[in-house]
Amino acid sequence: MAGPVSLTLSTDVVPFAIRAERLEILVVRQPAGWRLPGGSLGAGENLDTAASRHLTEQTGLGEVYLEQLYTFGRPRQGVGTLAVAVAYYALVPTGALAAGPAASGAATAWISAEALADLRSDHADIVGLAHRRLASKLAYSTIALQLMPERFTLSELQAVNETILGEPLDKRNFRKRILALDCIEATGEMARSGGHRPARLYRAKRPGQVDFIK
Amino acid sequence: MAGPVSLTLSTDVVPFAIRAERLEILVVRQPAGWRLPGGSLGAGENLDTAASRHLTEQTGLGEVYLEQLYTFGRPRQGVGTLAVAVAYYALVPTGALAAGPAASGAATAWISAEALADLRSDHADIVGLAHRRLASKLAYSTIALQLMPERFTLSELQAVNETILGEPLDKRNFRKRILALDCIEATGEMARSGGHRPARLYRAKRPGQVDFIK
DNA sequence: TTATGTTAGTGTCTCATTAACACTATTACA
DNA sequence: TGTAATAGTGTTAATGAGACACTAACATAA
Repeated sequence: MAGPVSLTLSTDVVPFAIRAERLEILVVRQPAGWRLPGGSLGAGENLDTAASRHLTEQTGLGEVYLEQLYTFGRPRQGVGTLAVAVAYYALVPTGALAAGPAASGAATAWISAEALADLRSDHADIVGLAHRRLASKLAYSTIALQLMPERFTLSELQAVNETILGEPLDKRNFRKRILALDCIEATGEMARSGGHRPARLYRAKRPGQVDFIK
Repeated sequence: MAGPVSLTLSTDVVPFAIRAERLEILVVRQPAGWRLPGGSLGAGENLDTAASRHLTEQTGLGEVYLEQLYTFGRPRQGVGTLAVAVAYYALVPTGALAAGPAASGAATAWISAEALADLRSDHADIVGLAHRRLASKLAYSTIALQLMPERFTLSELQAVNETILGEPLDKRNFRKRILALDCIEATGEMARSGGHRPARLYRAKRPGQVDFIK
């Protein structure tokens, strides 16, 4: 049971948000190209805390939904050296975005979750895995609400689902399904947003909580 | 980005098998009580390899299905010390069992996956999580085949599913579903096992491979 | 003031899937 | 030859999912 010659442990976070009807991720500048937010563990710090802290420090984002994704153990330069990375993904509500990058220490950028050429390949793999996980969770949980602002219309929620899944959804079937879940409620207000009929505004009944379906 | 004061990384494996119509796990003797197989990483070893190696060394089990479950970071005795454990679960086919514990170095025992009083609470939590993950995967994958011997009857496969789910299944619906998946085939042989009609024997079409449904 | 463009909002029908259900077949053994 | 035990087999009803088109309400421009 000899320990390894050398081992490092870090967290990597894939911060997702919907911006301009696209699924984007927030990345941090590094000498060559960009990387996911993340880093090593502080003294006495646990994994979730470290992931959350690095996200905040490097991007300025506050409290967001954070979920562990997978742990990778990748050999690095130098025989006997292993870099262990615990990957997370975060869901940033629209609206928490503006404050984010501005307050950050490092240089950050939002990039498309599907154009990952500027990321190292291991980080691009993590983003792909996170995207698939997120898409599959749409089918059996209310996780999409974590990407929404406090108040939103049903059309906006549908657009978020469509963006993540990469396919259009039927408007009536979508509304039926969502309302049957009993996870959102009308606020009574309307969104007046231009030359057309105003939309009802909704909010999550249990914000911050992700329910599983059935 | 200071590193932690102290950090250990290890793997823990939940080795499941079906024995006597019960879901059981294989545990290893330790000074007080029992623990899951597992341990720290060797030089240059990656996570999956380490989990597999510890399982083999401590239990004598050979090649089995192994899947990463979750990574826990738990503070330990001593401030600033974190024990990171990457948890896996393994599915041991009936038939690979006999050879297992016999050839092992450490003292091992099979115990019920539902009576975990002899395990430390963190290990018991891992077993519970693994059990839930396994049960949910039954619904959308052919993972149950990894617990079966090379040849088996449909009734045996049904019993395995029922044991994991903890509820009875309808015989006709089960057979329809499984056969429609096109994941097993009849060998042509019959299981003659006592005072009743013999059952057809089946085998996995793609042993070692887990297919996802739909 | 009226017409036009734009998005919001609403039900029904069809098809596919799932769930419930009971009897005959084949063997070992008494 | 009868009995006990498990293997094997279809149909029907209920439920859920998917396809589908029109009216409502507002802003703006003519």
